[in-house]
Amino acid sequence: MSRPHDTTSQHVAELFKALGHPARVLLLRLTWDQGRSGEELCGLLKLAAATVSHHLALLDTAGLITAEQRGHHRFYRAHRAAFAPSLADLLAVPRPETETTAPPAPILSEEERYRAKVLRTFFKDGLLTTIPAQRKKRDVVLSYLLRDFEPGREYPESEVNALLGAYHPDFFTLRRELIMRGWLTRERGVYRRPEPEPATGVA
Amino acid sequence: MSRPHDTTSQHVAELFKALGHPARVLLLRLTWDQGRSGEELCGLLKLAAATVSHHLALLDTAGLITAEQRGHHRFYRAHRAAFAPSLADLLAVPRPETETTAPPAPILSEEERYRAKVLRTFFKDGLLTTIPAQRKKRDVVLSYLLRDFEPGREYPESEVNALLGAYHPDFFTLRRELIMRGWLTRERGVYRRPEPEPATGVA
DNA sequence: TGTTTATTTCGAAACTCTTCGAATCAGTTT
DNA sequence: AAACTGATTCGAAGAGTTTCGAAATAAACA
Repeated sequence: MSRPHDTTSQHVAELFKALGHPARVLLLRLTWDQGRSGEELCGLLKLAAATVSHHLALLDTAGLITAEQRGHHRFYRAHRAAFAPSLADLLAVPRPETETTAPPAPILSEEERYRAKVLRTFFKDGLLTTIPAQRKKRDVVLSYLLRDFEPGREYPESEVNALLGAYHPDFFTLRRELIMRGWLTRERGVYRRPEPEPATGVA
Repeated sequence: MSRPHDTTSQHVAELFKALGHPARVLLLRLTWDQGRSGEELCGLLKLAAATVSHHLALLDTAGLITAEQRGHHRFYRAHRAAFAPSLADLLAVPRPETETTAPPAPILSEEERYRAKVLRTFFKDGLLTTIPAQRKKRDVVLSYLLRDFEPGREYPESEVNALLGAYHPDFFTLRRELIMRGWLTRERGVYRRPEPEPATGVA
């Protein structure tokens, strides 16, 4: 595409925009250590319920907060995993650093072995250490992450973010890439993994 | 405390707001590795000069970019020091000294632990509170400051001052000490960080 | 089941931000 | 000093955000 940066800058700016209002910063601070209900947050912020709800929705869309229904109230919590990266990490642009870790000989017949190797390389202790730069490796990692999604079930965005965020702080990228490949679909804010298997050996 | 948070949330949100527009994210990316003139940035962003100037002014106000007049042009450069903290660092609220949750401690060598401890002692909110008196601690702090200098690139004195001044008002001492150790060199008024020896861990 | 309670959506007013052309300003060059 | 070049400020139009009250929704309780 003519401007791969544009989309990414757009995307990164989106995250920062979600953080770019005092009320939302305060909401995150107040929900950092403990869950709090919307009602409580209303009182603390001295804003109308509708306004607080609006801000919470923005934080939720950005994957910065999680909600849980308990009794009559809905409790909100900052989604801490999303806050690990530094500003520089988020801003960092995919360098043209000519990745010369050339994949070893054509072992295409040993696809499973290749997959295992890639997964071993990029996962440590069940966490995704880096999102692979190479397309093919990213495919492997992303298809692995799909395990957590039942085909056909609906997932709200916040849950998608939470599931992916458990592996890597930049769940945005992971989510976007899954959508790009059609391995997740998005309609009216809810996500779904389509029924057919994604990357199984096609011929 | 009626509102120590209020002011801070306002202030933090200000910073995020400055980052919350695609054009500004792109500007920072484009000026991350090299200085660029306003004219050049205009061309790259395909926006009117007035608009680019406006965005640059916002970034400047937030302390995210530095400018330097050179010849006919004014060169802008991302002020990298400002991007070191994580989102959590920025969001973190002055805790009521209940150090309950220790941050997940990765396995560090004894030297790394020492470095981390020194840095924690002398940095607050990304700023250098005091220049350590002990030589060994000063080494740690100075080597940390080097992160902001790309090996091999030329830095005019004004930029060196700006980069170091972002951490501590007495950039003069910092600069002198870096020169003394040979971690920066000076020739004909321009500064340079020597190319790294092989096997130097850079984070 | 209907009632209660908390949250979200809607619609509208006030406000802020983005964008540009034109005018102004600030350095360089001749 | 005058002319040139690039950057900033000004003013205005348009787009987007924030805020709230009122109405709709959803979820728990009796």
